[in-house]
Amino acid sequence: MKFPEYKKFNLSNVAKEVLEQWKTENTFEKSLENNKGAKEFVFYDGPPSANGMPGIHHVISRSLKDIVCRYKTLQGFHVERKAGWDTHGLPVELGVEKALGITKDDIGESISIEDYNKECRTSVMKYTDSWKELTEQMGYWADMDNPYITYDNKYIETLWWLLKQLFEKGYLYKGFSIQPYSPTDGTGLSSHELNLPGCYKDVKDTTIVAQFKIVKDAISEKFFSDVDTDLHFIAWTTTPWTLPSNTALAVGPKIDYVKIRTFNPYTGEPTTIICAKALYQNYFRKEDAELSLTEYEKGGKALPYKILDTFKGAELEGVRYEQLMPYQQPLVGDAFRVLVADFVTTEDGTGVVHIAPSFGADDYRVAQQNGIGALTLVNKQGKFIEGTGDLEGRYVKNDYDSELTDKDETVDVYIAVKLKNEGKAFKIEKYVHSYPHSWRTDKPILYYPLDSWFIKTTASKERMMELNETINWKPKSTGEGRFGKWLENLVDWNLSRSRYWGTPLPIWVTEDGKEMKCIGSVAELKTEIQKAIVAGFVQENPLKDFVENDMSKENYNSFDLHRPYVDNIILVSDSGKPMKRESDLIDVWFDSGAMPYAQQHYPFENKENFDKCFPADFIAEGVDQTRGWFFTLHAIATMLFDSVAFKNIISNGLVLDAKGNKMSKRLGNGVDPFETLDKYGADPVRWYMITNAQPWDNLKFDVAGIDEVRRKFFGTLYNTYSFFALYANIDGFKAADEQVPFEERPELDRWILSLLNTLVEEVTEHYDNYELTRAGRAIQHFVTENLSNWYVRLCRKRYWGGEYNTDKISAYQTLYECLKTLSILGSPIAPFYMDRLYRDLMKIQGVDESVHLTTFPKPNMEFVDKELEARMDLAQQISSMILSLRRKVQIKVRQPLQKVLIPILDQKVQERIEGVEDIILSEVNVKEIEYLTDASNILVKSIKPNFKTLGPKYGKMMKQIAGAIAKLTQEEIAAFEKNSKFDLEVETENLPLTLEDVEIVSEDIPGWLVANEGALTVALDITITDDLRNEGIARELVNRIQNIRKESGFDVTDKVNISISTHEVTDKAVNEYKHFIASQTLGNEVMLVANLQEGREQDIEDGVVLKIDVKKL
RNA sequence: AGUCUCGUAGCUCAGUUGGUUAGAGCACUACACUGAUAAUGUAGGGGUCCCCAGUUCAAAUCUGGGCGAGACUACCA
Repeated sequence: MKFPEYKKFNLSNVAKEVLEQWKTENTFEKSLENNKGAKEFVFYDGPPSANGMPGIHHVISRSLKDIVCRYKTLQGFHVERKAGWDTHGLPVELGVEKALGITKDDIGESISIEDYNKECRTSVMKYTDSWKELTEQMGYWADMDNPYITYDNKYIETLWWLLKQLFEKGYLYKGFSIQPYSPTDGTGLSSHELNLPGCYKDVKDTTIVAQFKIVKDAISEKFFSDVDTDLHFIAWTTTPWTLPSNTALAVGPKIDYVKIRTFNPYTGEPTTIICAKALYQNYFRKEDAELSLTEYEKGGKALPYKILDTFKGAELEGVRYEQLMPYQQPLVGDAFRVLVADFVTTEDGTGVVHIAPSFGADDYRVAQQNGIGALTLVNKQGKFIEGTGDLEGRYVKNDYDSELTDKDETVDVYIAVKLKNEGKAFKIEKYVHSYPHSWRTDKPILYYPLDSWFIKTTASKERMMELNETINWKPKSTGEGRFGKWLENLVDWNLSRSRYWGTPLPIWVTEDGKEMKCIGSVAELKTEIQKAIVAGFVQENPLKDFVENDMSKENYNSFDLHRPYVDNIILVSDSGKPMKRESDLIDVWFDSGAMPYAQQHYPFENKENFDKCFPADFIAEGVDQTRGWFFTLHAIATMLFDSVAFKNIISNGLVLDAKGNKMSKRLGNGVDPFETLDKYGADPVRWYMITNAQPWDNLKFDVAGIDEVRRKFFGTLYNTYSFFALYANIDGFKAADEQVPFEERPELDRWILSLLNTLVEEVTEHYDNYELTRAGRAIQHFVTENLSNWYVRLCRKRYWGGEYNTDKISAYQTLYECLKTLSILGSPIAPFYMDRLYRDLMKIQGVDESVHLTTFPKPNMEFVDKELEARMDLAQQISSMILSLRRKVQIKVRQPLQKVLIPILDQKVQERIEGVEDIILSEVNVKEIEYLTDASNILVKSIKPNFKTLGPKYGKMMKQIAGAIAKLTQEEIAAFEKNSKFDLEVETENLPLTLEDVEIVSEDIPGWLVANEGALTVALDITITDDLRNEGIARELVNRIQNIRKESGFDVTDKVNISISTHEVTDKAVNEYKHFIASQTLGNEVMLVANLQEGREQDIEDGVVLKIDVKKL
């Protein structure tokens, strides 16, 4: 049995092979089976909609989910991962309509609701195969065979149960909200429909700046002090027909307002008005400011004005005004007041906003918050209602009246003229703006209050905020900021949707609306229908085949809870009246937010062990779900279970293209996940996504980055393994020898094991904290920098040739341990390759099992030696400095040099360097290190201030101190060091300094080639003696012979005979180092041959060309 | 409009409680190495740390205000 060696390295193929292995071995199922009965780690998978193809952005959130779940499995948790499908909603309906070439109008006409919903049901699962394929290919382990499906009758039954709980707690109520409504279609529109192309059109409307007369009372008195006329607010509207329904005015609290004495331009009456300071110039000309107020002529173009006062909007709060058009009074609330609202701007208008709560969503909200009622003087046909006098019966838009044309006077114009005559209009003009139209009839829409069912989320607002604080959000800001703010400004959840394909609202109401029943289960519905049959309202019970408490599939497939079937059911009220179902469907977000319960068919099933799967320990989705899934999960859990729905959450950012643009079909810059995964393999894609940026930052997806990860990380790891396998197989290392005790292992081994255990500790911490990026980066850094670039490079010689002794065994055991540990640490992120690596390492021990079934390593802190790590840092630093010196003077590393000088100011540093002396010397090919202490008296030192200690002490004098310190002479520095203190003179002041306050570094050794970095300085002796030169030549020869061996295709273990042609420059070296050359090249014999005929010509140095012949024995 | 995130080298990203030479990888250039070799090392060039103001002896870092990019919400899943 040997360690497998590979000729090619193709991660895509590895992924495919490992995937097959998982399938045949049922690895996922086993990983669940193994941990059955252990502690649960509860994970919820958000349901994607399967009526669209998956994109590359789905790979990132699924990677996050998978990584955490695999990690927790390795930690011994039992992690159920039930997949789910979101199957209801408008996109499904639109998809079907597009496919069938129909519109909503056709429903009930050319296609029955029954057939329409049938189409939805089949179309929604259209791409499930693609989703399954992606899931497999990317290595996302989820139970796709038993998913929860939101259209399932069992699923809906749980939803009904939840709704009934809300209903009984009084959290479900019927109210109204302002929605886009088309009077010509008689239907509300979704904002999606408003965003259809061509819906927003430029229209020319009559606009009015109206004057609202301020009532003089205790609140407003202060504004009247310097006023000799009536005082008005002026407010602008593009929809004058809403003015009769005005009930409030809004100002911005931080906006500056001015009070201006002037005249009404139409009536010539003297007046005083209030508007925003930033906007008054839209109504007055600059040049008119000088005009006298007494010389104004009615109708004159020049309007005199005088600014009397300036104040903030906040001061205007509560000021009362007279109703502008008193047709009717609001029934509730304290109307005709000024309120402050943040949405007020000074972009256009007057900075005072006319509020008609019935006809604007913002208006409605702000009015409600301030306890101001509404006037709805227009009906659903778009006509003024009874009791509106001269306006009664008129359409608010001529478009709604088939008998009117554009040429006829509009209500807006009528109102404008009327106000003008009453002296209540300050300015009237035509204005072109963008306004939404119905995509069916092309007529303008209205914003209109419509009946809706609401969940009273505001009742639980405080509790939701409290519970939110217990959730561990990644990143924190999404939880505190985006989500926290959202909760602060919570409004009631509008649950109603007037559509066809979705979960029906289970509420039946009598015609007078006085009696109501909310149905909470199929069994309850069956019973109620029975009553209705007795009462004679229904002939047959559609649930007749349903058997209560029978949870079988057949039983639950014997009926359908969707429309139109539920619509046909008429129930009987307690007083014996017929009840019809409210025709609304519910928001599909309720479907997904209810998944913790509905996926279990709770409480009809799984009631006993519910606490084992609620709440979730972990969820992850895109940050776009903050107000979607994250909120609905949280709201339902808080309101019904007084609990969070999830304890830890990662919300990931978007996936953008390489240039930072959003991926879209339109731009064609989307990345095909299947192609990418197939080309590179899932591992590099996942590794790249996780380590390139924090998941919550947007990811600029660049395939070049995947390639880099493949080369840099996986390539290096693979090379390290290959290197290991090559020599382990030659030496017959079987990981079966007795472990070399840690203390007996060489310095380098103990060093890498120290780092390895530190790594295990770190990675564990990062995974535990859901810091997956940091975990991945730490692993990567260890592999490329420490393991490959230092440990393996320095240890190479230990593996080849020589006897199979303790040192060699230690080297193998150490590298083996590192690779094995890495394969486990990295397996959550790169599940395929790490599994291959782990198995390749373990098979030799007779273990043939997936890495995903093993347990996560625990760090052995006894192996961690910070002092050793510091030593090795020094070795790396010093080596790199010497190499850079060599480069400067162009002396190859192959040319040995005699000595390195290192000035030592701190005994501790010398001890450290001595510990790693051998490593440095062999790495840089130098014979010895000489330590120069102060006593040598030849060191040149430099001194730098330590700002961290000096700053707090001397503050303002820092600049002068830095200057003075820089000027200290060598003698002064020496004195400072000797006494450990120094009195620094700065501008006649004496400042006592200690060694703490400065950093003294040996910077130069006169006459030597010197490099320094931080506190370290090294000097290199670059004299090349004849002995050194000969040794250098010998090494050159070894190098050439090795090259020839390789070029000739000899095996690593082949013995050879070597002949070298004579040359005066090299003969001495060959003779002297014959034994060395032979030992390095597995040479049996090294011969000098004059006039060598065979062999290859080799340049040894300038002008020296030798012939070398290498023959296999 | 509001809320949130991001802005550091040509590109992708680090940057600890503020401390004086702002780092890494990729790319580029040069040199080296060569029994890990479709690898590797060393060095070099490359920065207005988005802008402005403030706090401070000292700001990439803290505060305020802008600018730019993006997302979400305004009943769209």
